[in-house]
Amino acid sequence: MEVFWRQGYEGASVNDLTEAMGINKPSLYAAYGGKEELFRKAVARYAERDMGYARDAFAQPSAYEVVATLLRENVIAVTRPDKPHGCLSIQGGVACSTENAPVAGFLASSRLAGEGALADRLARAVAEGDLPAHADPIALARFVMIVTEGQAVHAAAGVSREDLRQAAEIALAGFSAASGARLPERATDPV
Amino acid sequence: MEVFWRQGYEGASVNDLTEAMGINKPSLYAAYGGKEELFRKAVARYAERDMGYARDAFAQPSAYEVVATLLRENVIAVTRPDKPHGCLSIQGGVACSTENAPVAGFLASSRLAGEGALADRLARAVAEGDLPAHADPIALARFVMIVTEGQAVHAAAGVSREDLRQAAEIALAGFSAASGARLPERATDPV
DNA sequence: CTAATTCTGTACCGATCGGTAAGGATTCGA
DNA sequence: TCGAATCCTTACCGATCGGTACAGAATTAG
Repeated sequence: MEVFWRQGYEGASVNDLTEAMGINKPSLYAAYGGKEELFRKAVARYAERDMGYARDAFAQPSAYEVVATLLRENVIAVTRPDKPHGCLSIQGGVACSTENAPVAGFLASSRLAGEGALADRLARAVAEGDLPAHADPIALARFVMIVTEGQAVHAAAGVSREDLRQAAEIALAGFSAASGARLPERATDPV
Repeated sequence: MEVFWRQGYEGASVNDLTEAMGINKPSLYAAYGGKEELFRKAVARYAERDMGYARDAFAQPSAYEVVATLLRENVIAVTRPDKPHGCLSIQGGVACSTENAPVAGFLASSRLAGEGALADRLARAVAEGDLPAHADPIALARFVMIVTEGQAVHAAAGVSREDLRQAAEIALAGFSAASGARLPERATDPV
């Protein structure tokens, strides 16, 4: 998983993978079927282990807290000192050769599925009166996901956690301004 | 340039490139020296041709208009119907094999250089009183660049221009809220 | 202690990678 | 019209790609 994370789908050779796994090539093929299947399993594991914060975020009581948790936890996730910086879903392959286009498409649709889930959560907030009726859950979810993706790209470039956190707070201000979200009682961290 | 843009540095084979250029492999090597040199020239050409809007944006009279132009033109640039969707600087390679790490590093530092230029422009706005003294040019520039990068990733996933435009307006609201920027006279486009 | 079985590791498959050497066609100056 | 210099193309280089055949080692069953 970390090899794919660090080097992308195409940049990770089967030799790199087997070396990191401590097994031989035939064992990899016996256990996983092939490089692409292994990648899909790695992405699934990544989603469960390294993006578990999304579940916690969605469970927050208010839309503001959902988004705040998402943005702040994302910053932490993409800058863990013991893991590759960035996000597997981005690093994995935003662009690749035509023969591996399905991999890029798979990652893209995974990300958009997450965006859809966030939009659903925000729509619920509108229905509950937590967000005003004029708020656009789909557009807001898109904005939030765009910020998380940008942060992943930035993190991969080596930008520090604290620097990304500042940007997350600005994004949160944008979410509040554009959504009219009710703010939680304790003050937020202004930049 | 477009082959690199669409397939990334590693995903674009020399065969793909020569085919698109209508020349033979030895001609490519005679003219450019190698794949990596060709890529760097492609990036330079891209910066000049497809990111020229940045110069126009920096020339805007107010910080708000600088950022608004940057965000809105970026949306247009990453969703041109006759070009690959996304941004060469991102697609080119956010992650790649260890042997091509210099390419990814080169792209990352190019992007951060753009961020630095924007920070300088915003610092000027603070000095001129266009932005309040408490505004943080570096953090604001980082936020704007993060949004443009996220939009490039989103565009590469096939999200439409109009959808990205909505997100840009939300980001702009965030910039205004966090910077305390004076708004231009004509009303902005609320989401 | 032997026989059947799993399992690991070596060695190899054709294809493609980035990059190049050498020959054939073409164009140019004289 | 001839010789020379410049292309352009074909063919190939070693290395590596993803993927596999096969033999020897370890394990288990009887």
